[in-house]
Formats: sequence, structure tokens, C-alpha cells
Amino acid sequence: MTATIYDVAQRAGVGIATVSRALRGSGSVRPETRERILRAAEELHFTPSRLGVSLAQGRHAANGIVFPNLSAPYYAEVLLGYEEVTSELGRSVIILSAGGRGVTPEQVRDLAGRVDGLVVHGRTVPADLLAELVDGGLPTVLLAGAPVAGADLLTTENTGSARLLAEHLLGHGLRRLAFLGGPSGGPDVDERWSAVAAALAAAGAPPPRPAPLTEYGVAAARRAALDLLAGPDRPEALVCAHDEVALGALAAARELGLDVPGDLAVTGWDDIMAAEHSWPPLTTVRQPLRLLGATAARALDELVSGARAEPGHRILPTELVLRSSCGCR
Amino acid sequence: MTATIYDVAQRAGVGIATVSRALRGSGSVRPETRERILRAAEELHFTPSRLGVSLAQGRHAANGIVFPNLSAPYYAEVLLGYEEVTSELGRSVIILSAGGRGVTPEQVRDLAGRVDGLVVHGRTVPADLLAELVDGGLPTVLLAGAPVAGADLLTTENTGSARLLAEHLLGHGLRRLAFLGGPSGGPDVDERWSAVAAALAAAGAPPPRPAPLTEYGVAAARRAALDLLAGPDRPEALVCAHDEVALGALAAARELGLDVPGDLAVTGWDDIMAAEHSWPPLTTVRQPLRLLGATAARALDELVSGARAEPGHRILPTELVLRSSCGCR
DNA sequence: TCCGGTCATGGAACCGCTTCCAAAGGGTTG
DNA sequence: CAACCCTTTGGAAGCGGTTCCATGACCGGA
Repeated sequence: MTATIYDVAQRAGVGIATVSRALRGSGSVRPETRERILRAAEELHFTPSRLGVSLAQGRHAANGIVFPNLSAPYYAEVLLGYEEVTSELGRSVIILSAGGRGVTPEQVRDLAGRVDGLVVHGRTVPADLLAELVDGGLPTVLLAGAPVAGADLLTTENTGSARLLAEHLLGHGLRRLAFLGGPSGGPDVDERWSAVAAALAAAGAPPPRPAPLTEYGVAAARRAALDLLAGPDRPEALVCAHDEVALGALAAARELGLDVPGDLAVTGWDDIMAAEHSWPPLTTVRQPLRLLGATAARALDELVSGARAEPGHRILPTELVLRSSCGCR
Repeated sequence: MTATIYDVAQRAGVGIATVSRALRGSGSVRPETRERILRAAEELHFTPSRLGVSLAQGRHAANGIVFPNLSAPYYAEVLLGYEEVTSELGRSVIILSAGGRGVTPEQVRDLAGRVDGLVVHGRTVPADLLAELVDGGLPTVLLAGAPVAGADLLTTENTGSARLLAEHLLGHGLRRLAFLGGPSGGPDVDERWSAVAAALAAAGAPPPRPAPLTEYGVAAARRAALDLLAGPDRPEALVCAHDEVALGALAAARELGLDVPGDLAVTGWDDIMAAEHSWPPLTTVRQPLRLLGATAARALDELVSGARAEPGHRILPTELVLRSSCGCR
């Protein structure tokens, strides 16, 4: 089928070792010989088999990433940053998305067997399986999950920004808050919930009303918000677990004829693109999504290349973004 | 480091051939022998090396996809559908994103060497390189691009929906249209442009005003829309090349104090998530994005598995989605 | 002129698996 | 009892590279 190194060697009248040297520039090859080999390779459209190279070198030159769901802009953006850097480092990116159905251990193991290192989004892979891979020597970076011994951890700041957000809402005179999507929306969401609750308590405001979600997505959030807002004792502000939840809340408010922020303040988290273009524009907390992916890629590369041996924990800063859904302007 | 098939064979006291048979269920193995092998494999945490398997089988069990940019919701959604199906078919997904900077021929060749088949988004890969790969026997599906001999082509319907859209706007009494993002926004966008122009001509309306964009993204579209709308002879309706352009147009209109749809109608294309949640909600043409990715994955699988030899061209239907940015309601 | 050293090169081992082929052992049938 | 077949098994040949090591040619210095 396609040409192998043997074909090139034969055509150039040399051994395969010399072809390898000439093509990858290792070892010394006489200029004329090199020339002859290059020409032969050219004529045969020779491209070294990735499998052969990888097998011989013992490395894949590929990194993997596992995440829950691509339809969430959050993950798309993180993946973008990850792909960009990984690609820059000369490695391929293999993805595995849970997509609602979840990933199977076989899928994860298969992925692990194709890469030199892995980035895993929190809660997509069971902790014991993760531990097994890490113990097996696979360089691993955890993104926004619970720590696992031997793996890098990369998270974003939650508590401080959540407190700022809560205090900002209190500053608008809002005291009766509900937290849509929490608690139990994952470690990150729960951290935000706790910080909001603490800020309210500190200000002597009533504790936030919990409003957990069972499903992901704007539509599910909208339904939950409809229930919450149409029910008794409507909150003055809806702090949402993330922007998509907030978009659902905005839709619900609109349907109920509630003015945002006049009748109800709404806030998100993440600052996805749609947050800026919603109506009203969403007050939210910006996560450096692209940077998150890029940083994960760099951290993983350090582990894979051996530049760093000890796993660490890095926390990227977040930033309160004030638009009008909270009552500003 | 990690156990190989030799280790398992030795521990079980058999040859590697028997281990291979026992583990993959091919050939016949005496039950007790099989049992012994399975136990040995278990004890050694043996996982067959993907490289070894692939090299021996001559297949990667992986498919690739090349696309322009993940930050556009359009591609994220297509990738989602693609990953879902490909994963279901038991194959890994390797991605390569141009991300503004464009893909290099080396990157594409490297990717091609890692997969059994490739899905390529139009215009991300130069036609000659694409032809080289296809000629080299790589099963390829083109997504929304210009046809390449030997490759599958998968597109979405443009002309009919664009005509419907234009006629709908005419039905609102709008006649002076501008087309933001065209012509020369790629084959798809140009098809839409032509169909809109034809519909206007058929109705005796003036031809659409061209307003090409040089850059991708909401921000660039907003700037272009500001220029266009603040300039003389403001159009009554802005037909946008896709939803992100339309979101930029909406932002521009808001800044200029123009009421949409009162002073200006705006339409998009694609029906990304943000289109429904913008203000006003965007009238647009829905592309079955997820289905597009899923269909590409299935088509590619047919080519890879040999179920189909001849390349074909499939066109997925689109659908006009009326919201309020066009003047409806 | 002889010798140690450098350069260029090829043979062969190796990476980890699948699978063809040969062979051994046991059972069945004529 | 012999011929034959089927089951079970192992050896070995790939798959396509990289790289260690040995070899030979050529060079300059003693």
C-alpha cells in the first residue's frame, strides 16, 4: 500500500538505518547519500508510520482529555485552549466526551493506552479508576475536581468571587436570595454556595434558598426557575450555578412577565459568550476558560516531559463581571 | 514498566499466541488454560498495548476531524455529534483545530497517520493536500466544503431556506436588505447570498447590499454593523451570514438606539443556543448541527469499514425558525 | 609506513501485538 | 488397528520504525 522505510532504503540503495538517520537528522549521513534518500522518499510519498515511530520511541506524541459535555460552551472553550497549546507542543489531542451517557472504564482505559498524558475534568472518571491510571504511571491533570494522589490539580477560585458577588447583591439592597443549581451541583458549585451563604449570614440576611437541579442545560433550568418564581415567597435575586442556568432563569422570568433586574436580579457564573449577549446582559463571574485549558496543557506537558515530577495544585483567579442583570446601571 | 503479553504468557505458562487467543476470544483455547491466562492477566494488570494491536491489525480504531475553530458554537455542536457516534462505534476521536492560525500540512499529515479516516471541515485544509490524502487511500468526509474527487461530501441545504428567509422578510414589507458577512464568506455563505439576491430580484426589490467581513466573531461583526448602520442609507433588514454575526448586529443596533425589529430587522443562520436567548430572540435558519456531525461520523464509518466504496454527496435539510428579530409577533 | 580516531553505513535487536502454520495429542470411524 | 480429523498449542513471521553496535574506509600524526 503506502511506502515503508524499506522501500525508501531499497530505492536509495542504502539500509533502513541510514534512511532513518537521514530523514530525522540524527546521526551523520553523507550529503549525497542524504540527498538520494530524500529524493527517494519524495518520489515514493513516504511518510513514516506513526505507529512504527511510536512503538519504537515508546511515546505517542498525543495527549488526551476527558470532559462531561461539549454542548456546554464552558467545555468547548476549555478544550479550545487545551487543543491550542497541545498542538503547539507538537502533540495530537484525543478527546473523550461523556455526553450525558457517561464514560465507561473501557473507554477511559483505551484512551489511556493511546496517550502520554491525560487531562480529566472533575467527576467524569470514577476516582478509583483514576487512581489506577495514576498509579500505573500515567501523567494526569485534574481539572476542577477533587484531588487525587499523584495527579496535578487545576481549579479556579470560587470562594472569594462568590463572596464578592453576594456582597454586591446585598449592596443592591437584595436580601432574599435563592441559589439555583445548588447545593450538590458538584464541588465547585458547592463552594460557591457555601461562600454565598456565609456572606449572607455575615450581613444578617436570611440564608439562601436551595434550588438543586437534576438535569443539565438551559431548558431544565428554565423549568426549575418557573417553579421557583411562580411559587410563594419569590426571592429577590437568583444566584445561578453557572451561566446556562442563568439563561434559563432569564427565560423563565420573561415568561412570567417579571422585569430583570427590576423585579428580580439574576446572576450567572463562567461568563460564556451568551452571557454578554443575553437580555439583560448577565452579571456573572468570569472564569478564564481558555487559559484553564491552556494551563492544563502546559502542566501536563511538564509532567509528561519530566520537567516536573511532583504534582501540584494551581488555582486560577476569577473576576466579577458586572452587567445589568443584577441591577447595575 | 507495564506488563506485556510475554509477561502474561510466562506467568500462565503458555505461549503468547495462546494468550492473545484467550484474551480476544479468537481461536479455541481450553477452558482451564483460558482461566489461567485471565487470572495472570488480571494479576499483572495487563492491558494490551494499543500500539502493538494497531500495528499488528493495521488499523488505528481512531478517526480524526479537522475544523476551523472551537470557540464558534457551530463547530462545538458538530463535534459533539461526531464524537458521540464515533465513540459509539468504538473508535477514538482525534481533533485538529485551526483556531485562527490555520493548520499546517505537517499537522494534517500527522493526523492522517494516526487515523483510519478523516472528517474535514470545508476550507481548513488546502484542496491539493486533501486530494493527496484521498488519493493515498484515506477515507475522507468533507463537511460543508467544495467537492473533492474521491471524498464524501456532506452539506446542508442553503438555497431553499435562504429564499424562504428573504421572502419572509419581504412579507414584512422590508425591501432594502443588507447581507452582513457576504459575499465571499465561503461557499455556504455565498450560496445563501445568491439565493437572497435572487428572491429580492424576483420580487422587484433592490439587490442586497454587500457587507463582507474580514474577521470572524461577534466583536468584528459588531464593528462592521456599527459602520453599516451609522452610515447613510440604512438598510431595513440585516441578513447575517450566521448567528454570531447577527449577535454582533444586535449589539450594534442597541448601541445606536435602534429598535429591533421596529427600526431594523435582523436574521441569523445556524440557530446556535445563544440565538434563542438573545434579545430579541433571533429569527434564523436552523442547521441540524449535531446531526451533521453524527451523519459525518456514520458516513466515514461506512467508508472505513468498506460497507460503501463509492463516495457520495448528502444534503441535510434546514429549517426557517421565526422568532421576533425579523418583526414577527 | 603503521596506528588510533572519526565518519559513514548496514545488520540486527527491539518495541508489543496478531495470526499463519506446523505439530502434538486425543478421539472417532472404517 | 490404522487412518483421519479436530482441538489445542507454540514458534515465528510479520507490522514499521529507532537505535545500538560492529565494520570498513579514510584521515592525519608519529
